[in-house]
This record gives sequence, structure tokens and C-alpha cells, in this order.
Amino acid sequence: MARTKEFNEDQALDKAVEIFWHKGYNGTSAQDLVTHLGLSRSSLYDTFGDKQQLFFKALKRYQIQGQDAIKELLEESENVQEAFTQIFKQAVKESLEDRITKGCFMVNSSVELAMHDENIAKVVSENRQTMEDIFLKAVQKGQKAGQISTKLDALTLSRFLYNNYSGIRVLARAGEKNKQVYDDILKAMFSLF
Amino acid sequence: MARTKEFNEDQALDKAVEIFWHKGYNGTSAQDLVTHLGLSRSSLYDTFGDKQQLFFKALKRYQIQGQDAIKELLEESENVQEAFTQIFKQAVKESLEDRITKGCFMVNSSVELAMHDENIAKVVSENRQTMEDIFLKAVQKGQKAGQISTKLDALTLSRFLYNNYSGIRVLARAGEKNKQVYDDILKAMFSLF
DNA sequence: TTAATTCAGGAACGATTGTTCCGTATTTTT
DNA sequence: AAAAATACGGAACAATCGTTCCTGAATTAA
Repeated sequence: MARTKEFNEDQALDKAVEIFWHKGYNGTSAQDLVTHLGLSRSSLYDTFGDKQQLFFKALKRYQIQGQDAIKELLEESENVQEAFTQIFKQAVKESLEDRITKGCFMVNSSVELAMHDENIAKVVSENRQTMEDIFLKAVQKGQKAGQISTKLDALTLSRFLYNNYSGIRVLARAGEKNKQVYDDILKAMFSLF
Repeated sequence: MARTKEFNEDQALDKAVEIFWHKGYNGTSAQDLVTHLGLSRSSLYDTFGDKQQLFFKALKRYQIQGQDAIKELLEESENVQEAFTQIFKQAVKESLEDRITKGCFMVNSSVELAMHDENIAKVVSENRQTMEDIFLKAVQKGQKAGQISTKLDALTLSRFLYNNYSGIRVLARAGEKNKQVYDDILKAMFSLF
């Protein structure tokens, strides 16, 4: 009975992730969204509601995609230590390569909005908890396999790892391009394995 | 020849630090500034120029005050390890106590603005470099005194320490109130001493 | 006293913000 | 072919943004 959408909703959401990630919530105007998503104002509001709702959906999408990627990598790997190394080296690589360094969308949103928007705060908090769980299971597996030292218990180590992950993303967002800085952080961090 | 200012410029700047720290640059309106600094629009613009200049001065002020405090603590302490412990425990204490957790003004500004304003990027970069230097000298002192392990070289350790400092401030900004999370991070981190 | 300077308050500016609405075109189902 | 439904582009909205300017009162130094 009705006309079909001329754009793919998920693809548009990916575009929203891109620009919100790059410019932040307050830094992204309605016009920015229209231009970057490539659809009209009316379609944008009809499809996604207002700016807040669109941002929320974009952040959720980013969260799920990011978590799935890391979870899969850690679960499928036989050597957990190697998997962690891969994850962190990838983060460093992105930080150095990206001409426009965006950091981590979740960290950025956390700093910009968590304090003033409890919905965002909830997502951020859940995200940290989930990441902690993912890391925890991997560390436990690694300790059982003798790949990771048992000097520190798995939960402590997981929280520590995620904290360094956040730190690296802040460094990236600030535009740090000196590889040695990142490598030193990783070197010290992994010396606890 | 002229009427004297009825407000203290530095005190007003401190107020500016407070509100920019709390709400960020984009989140703070001109009206917010008028209300919180307690001076009229005209006085505000006459004294500090526009919003960008005021923000810049506020960030600079925060930087100098924060750095001086940490530098002094590390230089005057006889036991470097204790001094570092004190610095990080203080950061955790602030994170847990503050009803409105503001995180670190420098980290916040880094995430919000460094990518789009090269003046801010410069301040952030210089700040990280200075903090690295302050930490470096302290670590070197601690290693000579046998208070810190020489398993890792001083520069590596310094960069690692500052990265964890950033991470903790992000956690605080996100409103994390579980002390155990912070304590675990510190426990793992200090196990490298 | 006079002149100079700065204060506070508020009106007003143009620009930009997020959002709504309308007329038209297009596609799908009956 | 007709009717229903939705996408589309763009005009238009009120609100807020940062900023400027004007007024008159207050205070100071000459």
C-alpha cells in the first residue's frame, strides 16, 4: 500500500555513528546530519525521531558492534595473550593511522554526556560492565592455560586492562601520534601477564 | 582616574574553571557564565574577550594549578612510592566523593575539543608532556632510592602511570562509584613498583 | 568640580539551533 | 485506474546561541 524507503536504515545509522563519533553530540548540528546521512530533514525526523533518540540509537549500535568484535576475537582465540595483544595493537594502529582520530565513541560520549543524561550514563556503565565481563572470562581462560600470570586475580586484571584501554583512546582522541608513547604503555601493561 | 573593578579577576576565572569543567565548552552558555561568575555580560566580555578566550584562560589556569600541586608533592616527598600512592588515592577519593563528578578538566577538554581546535590540542599535548616529565623525574628518583623496581625503565613507567591516571578520570566522569573498581586498577598498577 | 573610567542591566543583533509542517512526487496495493 | 501511504525537498518556526551596544549610576584621580 505504501511507498518503500529509498535508503537503508542501518546504513543511515552507520553514517550517524560516524559523524557523532567525530563531532560529538553538541558539536553535530541538524544540518550536519542531513548532509552526512544524505536524507532530508523530514525523512530523518520521521525515521529516527529527534536528535537525542538518533544519538542514542547510534551509540547503541556502536556498542554492540564493538563488543561483538572483541568478544569473538577473545573467545575464538586459542592463545588469549596473543588475542589481547592483537586487540591493543589494533587500537594503537587506529590511533596512529586515522587522519581524523576519533578515539572511542563510548569514551567520548561518556565524557561529554554521561553526567547530564542518565540514559547515556546507563549505556556507558553497562558497556564498562560488559567489557569487564568479556575481559574477565578471557583472563580466566588464559590463567588456566598458563598464558597469563596468576599473581593478580582475574577480575583485578580485567579492570586494569580496560582502564588502560580507555586511557589509550583518550590519547588517540587528543591526536597523539608518537608510536613510542603507546608502545611504552602496552609494554608496561603486558609485563603483568 | 577610573573606577576600580568590583570583582577579582582570578576569582572570576576560578568560577569559569568550575563551570566549564562541569559542563564543557559547548554545554556552557553565555547566560551560564553570567549567572555563575556573577558579573554582567558587558563586564564579562570587556574583561575576558569572547567565550573561546575565556575558556582558554580557564584551561590554562587549571593546568598550571594542577601541575604545580602534583609536582610539589612528588619533589618534596622523600618516599616517591608513597607520594604516587597519595596522588592516585586522592584522585579516587575525589571520584567517589564528588556529588557531581567532573573528572579531569584537561581530559574532558581533550576529548571534546582537541580535535577541532588546535590551540586546545597544543595545551593538551604540552600538558601530557609536562606530566610525563614530572612523573619521569619522580620515577628516576624512586628507582635510585630503591623504592621503585628497575625492571622497566623510567620513561616507560611514567607514560604507563599517566595513562592510568587518564583512565581513572574518565571512569570518574562516567560517574563510577564502586570503590573496588578503582582499587583494583591501582592494585594492578602499583604491582609494577 | 570635572573628567575619566568601569560598573550593572538590559535591549537588541544576526546567526544558528532543533524541529515542524506543507505541497508534491512516487510507489504500492486494491 | 484509483486510492492509500509514505518519501521527499524546502520553507518556516520559535528558541537559543554568542556578541554588541546603549544607558545611567558609581567611583576614582586630577
